[in-house]
Amino acid sequence: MKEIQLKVDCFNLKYTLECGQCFRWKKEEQYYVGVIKDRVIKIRQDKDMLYIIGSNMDNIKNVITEYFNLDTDYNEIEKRIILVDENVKRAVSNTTGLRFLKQDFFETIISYIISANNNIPRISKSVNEISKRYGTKVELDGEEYYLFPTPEQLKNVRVEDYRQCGVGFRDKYIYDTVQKIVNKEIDLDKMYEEDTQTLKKELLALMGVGPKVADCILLFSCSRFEVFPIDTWIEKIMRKLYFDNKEATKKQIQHYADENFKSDAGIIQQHLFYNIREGMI
DNA sequence: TGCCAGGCCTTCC
DNA sequence: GGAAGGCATGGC
Repeated sequence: MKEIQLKVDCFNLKYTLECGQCFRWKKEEQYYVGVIKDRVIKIRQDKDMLYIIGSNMDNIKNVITEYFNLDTDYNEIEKRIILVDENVKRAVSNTTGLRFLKQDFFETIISYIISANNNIPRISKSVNEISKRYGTKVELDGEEYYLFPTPEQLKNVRVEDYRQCGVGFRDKYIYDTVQKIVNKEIDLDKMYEEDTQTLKKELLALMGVGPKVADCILLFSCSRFEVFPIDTWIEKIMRKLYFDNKEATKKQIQHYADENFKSDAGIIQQHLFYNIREGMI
């Protein structure tokens, strides 16, 4: 099968797929392999070119462009945010080209419910297990892959079935959210179009979704770059960089980010997150 | 063994 | 409105 090529600017595939925003991409030799919408994708980067193979090649440029947010000018964004301060400049320079994906809304909600008080390898394991058990099978090069299930596919899945997928105490939260969707108590398509404050409020109404999880969903699925998720890593690095290593509440950290990082807070957050986890800062 | 992981819920004040 | 305790599970 023939690869298609896409020219990119200010784009780093590794940073984008390994920064912790997504849980199902796997590195296989030179390719990253994952699932977008209805298809398996193999993608690699060489300098400013992306090379892509899909199990379904229809409309593939548009699918890739939307998912990887290629129409947004990150050059412009990064040029702006390195002016914020020296810490931000250093972090962003280390991981230039890190982009925010537009991941499936439902998958992102469930994935980040699972993320609470959990670690990334185990989150991946659980999300993959749910996909394998309940998602649609897709094939590429004789290998089997699974789409993340739709709410309808999860309609009859029980709390204890989720527990079997390794999600622990979050089983009932997933069940509750799926039921709210299939019973049409909430409408994800409608929510996705709401303004950020309204959308966040509606996300917070879901079981297992608190401020941090809601912010991650807003960033990694909805492209709302002004939110600033505060987890244990970000708490640590923010205290170190901006509070002289002294104690600081999440509220104080949030306030600092809102005041100083403004509408770019989410982008700055993700660079800081990658940098501290990799020991780059 | 005890602590931690992309926190949240419940209870209590 | 905020503080404290509990929570599944695996890796270190």
